[in-house]
Amino acid sequence: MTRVTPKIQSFSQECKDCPIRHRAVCARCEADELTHLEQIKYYRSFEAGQTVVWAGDRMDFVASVVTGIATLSQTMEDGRRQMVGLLLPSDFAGRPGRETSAYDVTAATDLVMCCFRKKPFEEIMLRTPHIGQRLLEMTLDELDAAREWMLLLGRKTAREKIASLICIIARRDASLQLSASDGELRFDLPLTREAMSEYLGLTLETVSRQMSALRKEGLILTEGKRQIVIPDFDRLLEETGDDSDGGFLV
Amino acid sequence: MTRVTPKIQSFSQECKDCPIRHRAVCARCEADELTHLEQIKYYRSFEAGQTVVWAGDRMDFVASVVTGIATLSQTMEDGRRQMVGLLLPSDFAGRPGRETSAYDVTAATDLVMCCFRKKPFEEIMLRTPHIGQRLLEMTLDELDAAREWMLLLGRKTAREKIASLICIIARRDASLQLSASDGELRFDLPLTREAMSEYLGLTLETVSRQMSALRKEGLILTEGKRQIVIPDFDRLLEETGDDSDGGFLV
DNA sequence: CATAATTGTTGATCTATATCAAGGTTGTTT
DNA sequence: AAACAACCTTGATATAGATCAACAATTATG
Repeated sequence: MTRVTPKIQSFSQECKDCPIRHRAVCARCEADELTHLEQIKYYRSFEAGQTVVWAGDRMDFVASVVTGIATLSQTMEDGRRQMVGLLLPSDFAGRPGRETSAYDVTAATDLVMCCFRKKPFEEIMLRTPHIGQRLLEMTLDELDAAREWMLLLGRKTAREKIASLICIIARRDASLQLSASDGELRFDLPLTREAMSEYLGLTLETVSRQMSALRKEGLILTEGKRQIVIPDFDRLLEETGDDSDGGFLV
Repeated sequence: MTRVTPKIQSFSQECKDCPIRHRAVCARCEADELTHLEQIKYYRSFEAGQTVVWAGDRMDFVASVVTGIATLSQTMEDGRRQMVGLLLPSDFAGRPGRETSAYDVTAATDLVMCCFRKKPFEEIMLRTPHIGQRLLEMTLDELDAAREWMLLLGRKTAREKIASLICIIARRDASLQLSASDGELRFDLPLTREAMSEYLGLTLETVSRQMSALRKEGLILTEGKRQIVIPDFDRLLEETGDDSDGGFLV
């Protein structure tokens, strides 16, 4: 196989609408491999609320979120549900080497995913160490996030859980960068109360009550149902129970 | 660099006391790489209760559990603790590319770890794709386990949590293979009530009460403080709340 | 052997969150 | 504009698990 020197400039144009370029696989790929990735890539769109795959169903692709938010959830026989993954743009879904999805994958908002057929993706992975290395890095990040989440589920109060979730979304929501002017953060909460309750291991009534409590105390302001304003991020952070300095991992 | 054809037979003798051979990195390594791993490998022993590293402390090695059990925990400022990882023999600890430990690593029982200095390990990883691939596979397994754990923390009752933990340990404890004669499983519970409570997000009193309840109902028998007998594994499984068929991931 | 330390059990009580129930907002359809 | 659906809020009450407290069993120590 002939190897071509990396041509970051040129391929970044070839696949500029693909978030994989930034976070998943293409970062330092070589151009010829990248071409293969381009060939097995396709896009799928979902409306808010739609299911991408059900747990146990065949899933013959891996994918990266382009826009919108996807969730991974597990359901018990009697209907109790727990969200176990929250995928924001550039996050990766699907496990190389597994035929079926272990989780329900759902579009929390309108969603566009960039999909790669699994078989060819795996073959390219074998030939392109960087892809595997990048995927390892991303998986380790996700594992750290899952562990932070376990602390939240196991030990935090309802109030701390809500404050934590708002901070997590505020930190990750790219759109907020724009309005972070005078220390005030403004962004759309992309989850329903029910989705929040599934994330936090609470009921939706408890979520609603704690949101109201934070609102009454001025820790957050709400405009409409979903728009959130955090007047003083550090003050909200104090309600999360987390170390003030500890780097967030989500 | 000259490449040598894999010599599985010969190197499996070279490092036969190293669990990494089986699960972490050596599986399909080539002999010359393996020699390097041998050179940077060393063993460390800890007594039950000892701390391996504190969260935030420098950790300049990655390691694999040889014998015993190690735990990863997070602590909040006010002392609330949540276990976020349970490492049994052959499990891997430490993150390539990170200087400090994100968690308290503790010996739950007497413990022997096989350590690799991080810098050289990372260099070998770069040159030996199989090591990275194996590590990715293990990390994905851990992520699945973490997500199963999140369901437990967020949605299961105390009784279900206890039953789940006993089943998880029963399944993974190698020693039980020996006594699985007439459908009855016998093994040592390697965790104190307090460690169990940190795993499950409960208090130790609740753990003790639920253990007593399961004992009174004949779902488990106890001999001494730690030895557990499960007379009917399937019956205990029904108490976990999990799908009867769903493959366990831990 | 007696004493202390560690670990586990059980009881009484409290409380955070779940559950059950009603009503309020917002946005959409006709 | 009325009717409806989806989503959210708030109140009353119940309850699982936490907390506080005492004691029992086991192991270690002088």
